[in-house]
Amino acid sequence: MDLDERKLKILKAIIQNYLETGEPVGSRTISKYTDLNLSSATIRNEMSDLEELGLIIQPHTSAGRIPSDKGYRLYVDQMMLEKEEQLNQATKEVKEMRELLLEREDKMESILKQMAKMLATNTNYATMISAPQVRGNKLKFIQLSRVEATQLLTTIVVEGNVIKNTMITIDEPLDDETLLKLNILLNTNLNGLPVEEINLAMISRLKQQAGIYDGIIAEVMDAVAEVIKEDENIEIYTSGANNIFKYPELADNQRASELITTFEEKQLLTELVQGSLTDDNGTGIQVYIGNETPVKTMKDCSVVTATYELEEGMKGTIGIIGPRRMDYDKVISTLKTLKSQLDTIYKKDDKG
Amino acid sequence: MDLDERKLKILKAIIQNYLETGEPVGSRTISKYTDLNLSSATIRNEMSDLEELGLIIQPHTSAGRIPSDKGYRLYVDQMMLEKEEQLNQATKEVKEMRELLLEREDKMESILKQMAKMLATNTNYATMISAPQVRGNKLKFIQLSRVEATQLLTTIVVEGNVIKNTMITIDEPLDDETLLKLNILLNTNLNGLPVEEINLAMISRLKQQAGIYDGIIAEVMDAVAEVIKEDENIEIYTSGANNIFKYPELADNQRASELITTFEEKQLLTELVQGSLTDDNGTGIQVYIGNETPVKTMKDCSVVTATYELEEGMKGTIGIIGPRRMDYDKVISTLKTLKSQLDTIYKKDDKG
DNA sequence: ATTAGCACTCCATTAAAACGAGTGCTAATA
DNA sequence: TATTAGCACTCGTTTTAATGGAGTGCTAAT
Repeated sequence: MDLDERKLKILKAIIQNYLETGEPVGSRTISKYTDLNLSSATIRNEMSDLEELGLIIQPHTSAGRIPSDKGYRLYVDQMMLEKEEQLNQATKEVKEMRELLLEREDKMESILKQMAKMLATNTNYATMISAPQVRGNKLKFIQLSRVEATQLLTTIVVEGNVIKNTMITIDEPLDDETLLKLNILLNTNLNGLPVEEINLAMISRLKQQAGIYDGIIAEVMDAVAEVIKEDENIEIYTSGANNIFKYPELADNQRASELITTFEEKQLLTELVQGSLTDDNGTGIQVYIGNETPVKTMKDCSVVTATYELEEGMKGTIGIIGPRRMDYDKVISTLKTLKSQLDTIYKKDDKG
Repeated sequence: MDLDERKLKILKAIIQNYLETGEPVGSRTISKYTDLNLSSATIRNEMSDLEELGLIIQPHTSAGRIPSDKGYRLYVDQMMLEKEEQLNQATKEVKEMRELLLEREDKMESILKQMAKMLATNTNYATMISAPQVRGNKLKFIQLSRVEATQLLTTIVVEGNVIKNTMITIDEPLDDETLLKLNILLNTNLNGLPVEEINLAMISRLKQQAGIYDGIIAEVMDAVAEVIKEDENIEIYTSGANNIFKYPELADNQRASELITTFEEKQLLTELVQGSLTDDNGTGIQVYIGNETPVKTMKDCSVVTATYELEEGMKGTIGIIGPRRMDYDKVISTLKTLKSQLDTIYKKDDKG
């Protein structure tokens, strides 16, 4: 049996109706809903076929049909092709984000937080955004400054402008000359160096050259190590977790608790980020339906992610998490627009 | 009618039983539960009295009694007096936190996050911790460094060692001499100055002295302004929001959704912090029962907060949020211990 | 190939009944 | 006088039964 045009139309109608109502759809509904002018009996036959194809499911005898994961998948894939062009309509919603981005470019964290929030408000789903991950880990700049007599401030900058500060307390005050020497020592040896290449031998050589100030070197190196470590556990910002309560199929205690935990812990969400960075299909948009998602606590959800890229090879992920019956159309459009805005805006602006 | 010893004992028994079960407590239960050796009939009479005193409530005719807010209040106040000494038992739980604190003193954020988490795990309630607020806002250190030809790094340190970095992109490269001059200009004029005293007149004078580099001064001043702004919206770390699902009386969709939102937004939680800083009763521990809490979405919860103080007058708040039938005893002990550890450890360690 | 018609299934809703925990009151008791 | 046993009564909860209705699958007619 083949999936002809008409079957496809009916499947689409079923899914769209189910997305709205969350209730199983019956044949009579479709018979009226579509412009096919077919009786409910005909629809029933077709639905029977669709079920055999595994695209829709009957939760129990004498109930309407709901889409299966496979059905959603077909629908989404279909849509991704068709709607390639139509994303303009969602643009207006992203406009405000664009303004937000241009407004204050420095505070990445706050921007991402707000973006997650806005996205959650607009879509009525839970959202997450991962900060761009730095790929190149070259040290760009190291400096020791005296803040008080016995307090030194370490400032470390790595490629991608990730900055790290640490306070170091010393026993004896340092004179200006020594401080300058230490700074020169650090910079001539470490500047431009990929962090991975800093090994024990190099550290001990540095310490040797620093003489009695080897303790300071040690602390600086610790701080450098911190930068990498921080980089490993990706920063993720979430918002709109409460939105899951809007969808009864997710709102029972068991599920809700699990999902809330997932959002709060954030640890598990990194898998989502990794997944969407890996599974790149060219479009930069990923759709995980039900069990397809890499995070098991979300098996009753669907997840749409977009990978955006800033200059210098910094990649981040935006994710929208909702029920299976998510408004894929809107979500994908929104993400596509947002992604393209991010991709371009930053590139433009960073040069300036 | 008076609240004699026996009535108090019965009240206590009722509350303790209700804390465990979450179900209304009947007279028969108390008759067996206590060592008073009274029949259920006698208990009933006493309970009738307690109800008249407004200490317990009957949810409906022919149900057992549950404590009223007033009843809880009496219980808690009573306990705070009696158990002044017994807090040693909770100490062991705090030991691990102590170790955590000593381990890495630099990363306040990560410590607080972990502390919130640990507290949530131990108590099975939701928790929040606010980072210590800096009181003195004197500028301690300002520095411009060249990271790349056209990229300058601003480092600002204010009293209390809050550090802020900003990247500034300039059109024309700066020579070393100019950079040094700018640094001297900034430091001689601003060092040690309370941030509030920086006014327009001063800024324009600085700009004038900077000549064609007034744009850089402007950006630096913006960064300084940022430091204050950040300080205003207090950082709050939460954990264990999912714990509310463990208490049926909080876990219905309506309430759960509100609470989750409150935790996620964090904005509302600042009222809790402010409240507990204000309402100080000498002990540093605050107990808000039901409607007493400053956050309206928590009217069905009880909140226990502790105010801790680090050196340099930096104060922060730890809060535990759970159902009305919270294990006040344990929670208060834990918080008291934690508070005292924080109060002392930091003081000791900061000096060293 | 499509459709009308009908019997059948099964969930959801409602109604009624049984249950049980707990109270308040009264009369008996120490 | 304080305590207690006993009992009728209340009221929420759970169980069971009854009803309604949406939807299907099948068959026969178009």
